[in-house]
Amino acid sequence: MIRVGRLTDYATVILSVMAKDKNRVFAAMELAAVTGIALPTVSKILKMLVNAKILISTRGSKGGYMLANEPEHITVAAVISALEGPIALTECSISKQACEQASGCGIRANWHLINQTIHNALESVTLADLVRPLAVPEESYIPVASLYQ
Amino acid sequence: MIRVGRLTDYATVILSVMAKDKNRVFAAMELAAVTGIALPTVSKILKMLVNAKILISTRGSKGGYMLANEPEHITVAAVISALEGPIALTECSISKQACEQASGCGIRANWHLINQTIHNALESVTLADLVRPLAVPEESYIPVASLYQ
DNA sequence: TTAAATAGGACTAAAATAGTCCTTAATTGA
DNA sequence: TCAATTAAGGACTATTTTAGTCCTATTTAA
Repeated sequence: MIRVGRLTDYATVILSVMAKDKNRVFAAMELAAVTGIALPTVSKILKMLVNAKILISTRGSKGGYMLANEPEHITVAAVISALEGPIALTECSISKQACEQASGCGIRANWHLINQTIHNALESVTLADLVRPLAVPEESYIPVASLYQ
Repeated sequence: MIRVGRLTDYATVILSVMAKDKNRVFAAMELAAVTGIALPTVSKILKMLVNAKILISTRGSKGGYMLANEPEHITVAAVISALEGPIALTECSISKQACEQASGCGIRANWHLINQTIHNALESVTLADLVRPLAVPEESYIPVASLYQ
């Protein structure tokens, strides 16, 4: 239907482990052992999460990674864009002219709204929700209409 | 952020051309000419849309493709899954055991809910919305809470 | 019967993603 | 101060997915 990469999936698993002991510092090796994901891959993901300011790192012996915020404030949207960049659902692949000639082209604008709708959905779910199974996220309604003003 | 393939994007362009003259039969060559997309690619997309029953085809000379339904009843969700299959946002990539040991694992269940949220968002936008720029879709609210019962 | 279309599937090419590895830098503690 | 431990950064390779093309068979109208 729609896809996020495998690394993003791994990231949620790693983060959920960390969220269960949110003030602890975890070494990459430790997280690799617990999750079963290969160490180089875990490292790569952790680096990306640090760059996105989702994690804080400390170097040196006794170093490692820690959540930068409360799990309630880490959104799924943030995790996804940390791993995959701010890629939209689609950027009109054909030339702008052709697009406009061909169809009038509200498509480009409308995809943008669809992107926003999905982004809102992903903003409404946090790491805390992922860890506490089936919790109701804070924003219960996504007002699609408000996007279409 | 999240991605659909280029073919899906092309498909919306092709469908929007067809939606503007919804009872006409369009040959693949004609659609290729109008949209600027290469003929073999257009053909491939049209075949996929026929398989998904979004289009009806007629063979032989004077044959071509026509919308199977009113644009109001062709959802963006249907178009995406026609082109990309019913692939969810993620299928937990690590082993089930590891996942459960590691995190308790509400993640799998919660991803499912996120998938549904997004699916609902995409169900709420139709081809008619794409063609009529900035129209308000019928369902204005997506009740996320209802998914979390 | 011929020309104009689509159907289906095999195949190739290109691009994106995942995964690994190496070198450098920082920190701790003996 | 040195050795051990751990992350940072980036280059590289391999794999997988996606896009794109092409060929042959089938259907239909004139």
